[in-house]
Order: sequence, then structure tokens, then C-alpha cells
Amino acid sequence: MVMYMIEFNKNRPIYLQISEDIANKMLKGNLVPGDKLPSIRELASIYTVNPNTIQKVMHHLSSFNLVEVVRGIGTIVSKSIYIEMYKNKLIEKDVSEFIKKMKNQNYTYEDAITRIKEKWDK
Amino acid sequence: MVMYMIEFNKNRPIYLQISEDIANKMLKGNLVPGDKLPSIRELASIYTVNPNTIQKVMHHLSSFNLVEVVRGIGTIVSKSIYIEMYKNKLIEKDVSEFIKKMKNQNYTYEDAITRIKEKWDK
Amino acid sequence: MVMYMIEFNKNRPIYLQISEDIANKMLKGNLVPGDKLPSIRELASIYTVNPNTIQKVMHHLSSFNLVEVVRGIGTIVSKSIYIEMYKNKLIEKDVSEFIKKMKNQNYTYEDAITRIKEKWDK
Amino acid sequence: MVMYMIEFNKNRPIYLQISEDIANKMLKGNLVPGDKLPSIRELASIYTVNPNTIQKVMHHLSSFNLVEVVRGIGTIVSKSIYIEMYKNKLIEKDVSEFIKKMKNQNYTYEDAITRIKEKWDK
DNA sequence: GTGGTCTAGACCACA
DNA sequence: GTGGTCTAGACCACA
Repeated sequence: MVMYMIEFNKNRPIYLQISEDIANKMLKGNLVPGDKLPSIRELASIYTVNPNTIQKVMHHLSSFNLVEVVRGIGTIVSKSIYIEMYKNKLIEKDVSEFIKKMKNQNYTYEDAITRIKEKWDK
Repeated sequence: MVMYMIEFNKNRPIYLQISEDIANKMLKGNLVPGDKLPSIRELASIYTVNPNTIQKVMHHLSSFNLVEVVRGIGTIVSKSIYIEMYKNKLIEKDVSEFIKKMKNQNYTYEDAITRIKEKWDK
Repeated sequence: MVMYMIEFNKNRPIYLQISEDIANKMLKGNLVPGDKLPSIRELASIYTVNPNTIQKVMHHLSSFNLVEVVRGIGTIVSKSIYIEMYKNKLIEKDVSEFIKKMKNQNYTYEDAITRIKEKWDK
Repeated sequence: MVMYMIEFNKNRPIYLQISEDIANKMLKGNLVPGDKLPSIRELASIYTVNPNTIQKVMHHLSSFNLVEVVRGIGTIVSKSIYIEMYKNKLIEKDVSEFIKKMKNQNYTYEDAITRIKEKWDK
């Protein structure tokens, strides 16, 4: 598993962007249950932010049960079931919001599908 | 055209939520080109927020050319072409983001369609 | 409602002790739903700690739904229902733990009651 | 006497949890005065923790006079009188704290008893 | 070596 | 004026 620096969008809190980056690695399977994350200090140096910011990231991720932070040991990717729960909740939310937006513009189901089809492989 | 109070989400700026509420009225056709919006003071009282917040809303909407602020007259919903441009840009963005999110979780085109189909009429 | 300085126990995180102090005021009815707490800066000065520590307190209290933190406005004591939920959960936990401890020492129900009776008014 | 692995609570120091586990065996009579505890290395392997952690456990237990570390021999459960003293202090503390918590929520003596009665046999 | 807490203080968005 | 984020860096408990 490789952690790499990401380009920060200055309009969103950095800790959320890093959280998302790490969560995405889990969703994609680049980080799997049981994996040990680099230490807070290492992550701080990888992302070139303050250790406190990474601490906030860890707190945020663990509030979703995505990681388990163990004092004196380090941070471990949670059991598969928690990752799955998160994944499902996320998809659920993404789909609902998308449908809501489409309906808001009076799009029919067919209109929506057409737009997705057009764009999917681009 | 009736403006009604919306439930604010504490985690997003109020001015964005009000802007969205008003833009939605345009997308749905409840507000049409040429319509005059209530005055800032009236809107502030309708949404029960500070007039400064509405000021910011107007600035935000006019940055997308959705309204035109005319001195001495008030605020008018822009010409149809601007509304359409906004609509198209919005759909474009919504579809792209949705596809990106689905791909991020390794969903195939078919998976995505299935999820939308399941939820569309609920 | 008066906030007063508390004596800190140096073996427990200060932010937890302040959280407990504020939560206790709610349990006792000294702080009631809708009350606005002093600002983070004011509380920091009252308890003579760093504003960041108070921020952590607010985050902690709001994770139990005891307060609602609104950007640009301040912090408000949550609706009665949340306070009640917290109260019930707390009592539930206190009673369970107490019973567990008593049973652990082979105390009978009568033994336990006797000990409580002896101490209650002292 | 059988030592078995306990489920660790990630939020409390492991050495305290192990200390409590061993002390509980004394309170319950599963470990009696004069009993020799397994060696530090054995305990470390039983609880699957670092020997340093067990070292700390022993130090902790002997600070309450619950065990005596005898050079060249090992660790022995203390004389009955010390166990009793510990038991009494513990009960004293448990009862006091419970009463304090109940009073903190404006519970009367009768309220408290009722709650205990309800839960005792569950 | 690991994470947790805390201070001091800057800068920002929002109402 | 209000809360939110972030840095720099100290000190601590725990494994």
C-alpha cells in the first residue's frame, strides 16, 4: 500500500480531504482489513501537514468505524464488516442524491439513464 | 410564487442553502424569467435570517447569471438562456460526479443502473 | 446559569472533566434546552484553558447530542429529548455497572441495599 | 486456578484490565492467599501481551498489597487480611460513587433502589 | 515508537 | 463576534 501526496483543494478542510483519500483506498481495496496504517507522524510527513491534522483524520475515520486506533500500537483498518457497512451507506446516499437531483430538474428515469450511458466511458 | 421557509442543515452555510432553494425554484419552473424576487428585507423575513445573508445569496445567484440586480427596481430572474445554461452545467456536473463515485467503488455501468432502477420510484 | 472553575484532576484529560462538568449542569437542570452556552473564548477564559480544549469539549458534547454547535452563532443546549436520552443511558449504565461490581464480590441484593442505606445520607 | 484470555477494551490501559482480571479472581476466591501466580513470562503468553505489561500489572497489584513479589520464588497472593482490606475499600468506593451518581441526577433513595431491584436478576 | 492531550496563536468563513 | 481549521511544538502514558 502506497500513500501519496494529494493536491489539496483549498476550499475544503484538509483533514476531510485526507480522510476521503484514505477511505477511498479502502473502498478500492488498496487498504484491507487488518492493514496497519503508517504512524501519525509518518502520515503527517507524507501529506506534509501537521500531526494534529492527521490525528483529526484518524478521529474522523474511527467515528465511521473505518479504523481502530490503539494507543501505543498504531492504527489498523477495521474488520471487513465495517468497511462494507460504510460502502453500502455511501452508495445508498450517492444513488438517492443523484435521483433527487435528476427529479428536481424534471428528468425521467429514461433521461437519467441516457445521460449516464453517454458519459460512462468518457 | 411562494417562498417558504426551509429546514436548514446546520453543517452547510445558510446562504448556500437559500441560494439552492431559489435556484431550484427556477429549475422547476416555479420562478420564470422576468419574475421579480421579493426585496432583500422581505426575503430576510421570509427565511428568518439576517439581511446580510440574503445579500450574499443575491451575489451568489448573480455570479451564475441566474438573477439580475437592477438598481432602483430590484432583483429579476434572468433570461431563459441563462437558466438553461445553468441547468445544463448542473446536469453535466451531477452526472459526472455520480459516475466518478460509482467507479470509485468499482461499480460497473450495469451495477449503477440497477441501483438507480431499484430506487427511482421509492 | 453560572459557570465556575473546577479543580482539575490531573489524571484525567481536562476536556473530559469540563465536558462532565457541563453535562452535569444539564442533568441537574442548571442548564436547560435552548440555553446558549458562553462562547468558546469565554469558556476558555472561565476554565482557564486553551480555546482548542474547549473546542474539543464542544465536539465531545455534540457527539452525545447534548449541544448543537452552530457556526457564527454559538452553542445551544439540545432539545429536551436528547438530554433525556443521555440521562437514561447514563443511569442504565451506572446501575448495571454497580450491580456487576456487587455480584463480582458475591454480594446479594440485600447486602447491596444495606450498604446503600447506610451511606445514603452521609 | 486457570488464567484465560480476556477481551480487551481498547480505551483502557491493558495493564489495568489485566490487573482487574487478576484482582477479581481474588475477590471471587478463585485465587487464595499463598497461591503462586504463573511467572511473568507465562502470564505474558497467557494474555498474549508484552512481558513489560505484566511487569506493570505486578507492580500495580503489589501497590495494593494484593501480591508479594519474592525474589527467586515468584509472585504470591497476599495474606487474607490484605485481600479483605482491598475488598472493603473497593465496596466502600463503589457504593459511594454509585450514590454520588444517583444524587447527581436528583434520584431519591427510593428511585435508586427501584432501579437496582428491576435490574438485579436480569 | 505509538497515539493522546494541551498550549499559544494565526487565519478564515459565516451571521 | 462566533465557531472551524491549522501549525508548531511540548509533554505524557502505554506497549
